[in-house]
Amino acid sequence: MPNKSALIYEDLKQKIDREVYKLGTYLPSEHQLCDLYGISRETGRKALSALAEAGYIQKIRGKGSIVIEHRQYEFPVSGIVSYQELAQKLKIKTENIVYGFETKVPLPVQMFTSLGVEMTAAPVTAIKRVRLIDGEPDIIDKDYILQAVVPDLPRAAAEKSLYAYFEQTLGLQIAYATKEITMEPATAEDQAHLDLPVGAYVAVVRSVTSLADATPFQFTESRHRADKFRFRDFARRVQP
Amino acid sequence: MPNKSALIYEDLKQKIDREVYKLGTYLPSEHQLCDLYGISRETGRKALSALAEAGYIQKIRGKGSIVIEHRQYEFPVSGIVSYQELAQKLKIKTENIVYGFETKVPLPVQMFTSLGVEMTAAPVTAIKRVRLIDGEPDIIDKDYILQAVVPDLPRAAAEKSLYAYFEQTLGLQIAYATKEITMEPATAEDQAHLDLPVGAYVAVVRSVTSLADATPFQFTESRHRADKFRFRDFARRVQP
DNA sequence: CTATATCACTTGTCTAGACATCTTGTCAAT
DNA sequence: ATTGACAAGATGTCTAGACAAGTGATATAG
Repeated sequence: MPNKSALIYEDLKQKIDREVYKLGTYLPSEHQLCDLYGISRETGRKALSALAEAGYIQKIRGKGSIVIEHRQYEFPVSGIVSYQELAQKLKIKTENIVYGFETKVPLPVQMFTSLGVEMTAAPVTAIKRVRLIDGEPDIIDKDYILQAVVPDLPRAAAEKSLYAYFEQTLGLQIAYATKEITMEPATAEDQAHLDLPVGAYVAVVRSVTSLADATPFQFTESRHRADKFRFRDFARRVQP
Repeated sequence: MPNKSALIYEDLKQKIDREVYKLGTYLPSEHQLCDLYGISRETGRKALSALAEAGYIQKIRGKGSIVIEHRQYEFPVSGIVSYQELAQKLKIKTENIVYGFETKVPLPVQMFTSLGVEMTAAPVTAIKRVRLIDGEPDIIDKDYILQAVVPDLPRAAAEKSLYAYFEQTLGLQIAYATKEITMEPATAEDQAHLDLPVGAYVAVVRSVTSLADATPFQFTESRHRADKFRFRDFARRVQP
């Protein structure tokens, strides 16, 4: 059961998406929200702050909360959203080919040192997948999942959605991730699976995902065809 | 004069950076923070939430707030931070060559349509700059600044720091930005200024920056040498 | 007509307290 | 030794109210 401020957040978000509150117009004032939903002001403010953080509104002191341009869930990377969730949201025809599946492999730590990983080479399940979009191979995902957290990962989970398996089947609480995007020359493996010419570049997204108890458990290297790669970000200014 | 929660946020952040609170240890509990700083609990919670959002800590219910791995201010893109601020923070030798400066140019809107810009081609000041790092050209920045907001932009501001000019001289309040990262073939202009071979790729970051009153005013196209490009991101999971 | 003061309404911040829920350790009953 | 009840302490959520400060319209004095 979600809490009040989350419910109000969802309600306002929906109404923005459905243009009940249109771009450039103001939401009801905080006092009006209190009457509308029967809540205290701080509860409404929590919902508004979350909307501002997510890029839906801009709060303007003395005036109100104005709806601004926002584009969430752009393909293929944005926040922590699983590939399957994105594909569903965007109604894209997607396929998922597992071409590597090994257990009891040591984690290739050197690949993630730049993300602040200082672990020993703990045993992981290593998964290699190619993502097809409209029948075309666009992304290679290499996942390494700690066996200490997920001991017996079924291959079927990799063929469907790892996140659904982690969250719904195992009840794991995925909390946050650190990501790094670089551009690197395509390897022979990239060329073979992504159908690339020699000398091509790929966009590489390396990420470490952690649970709610702050233990990192999933390490991913995602290699994208350069011409299909696109990353969108919304950021607020922090005073230096 | 900053407010209490911001002061406590800064104090805790400093103490994490200086390892008064070390990685993997817990901060004082919320009730202890009340006593330590002489504040109410919600005020301390606001500071903690901000730290969690920024990737400094992970809050764990029933236990406390644990310090996690964080790397802010990584080069060259992360949040809305100006180039000069980054260079200063990272103590990098940097140079800044303005090779284009025009006023009353129409904004090239088609370049920013994917970021949700639906403006007419309003008059802007167009600036082209090359960023040298350790004497090597790594980035081309093309800025378009609305003349309706900044009528008389001095060329000297472009040679130093645009952000310092906007915020300190003009008193503009920069609030948020939307960014998009793609990979594109290098143009002849890229090749000439970044010293690239034919057929090279560049990482392109296009962004629209808005003020606190939600008016977009700065449009930037930033073109990076592929081998030097690196983007880091911290994101929290939102339940779908 | 102009400048200024005022007022209503807005968001920003903070307080003190309440109750819920989760974690962990302790202690007693089995 | 294992289990279960309990309590202490932690975070999560919400309330009702207070004061500060920015915005904009209106009324007023010059």
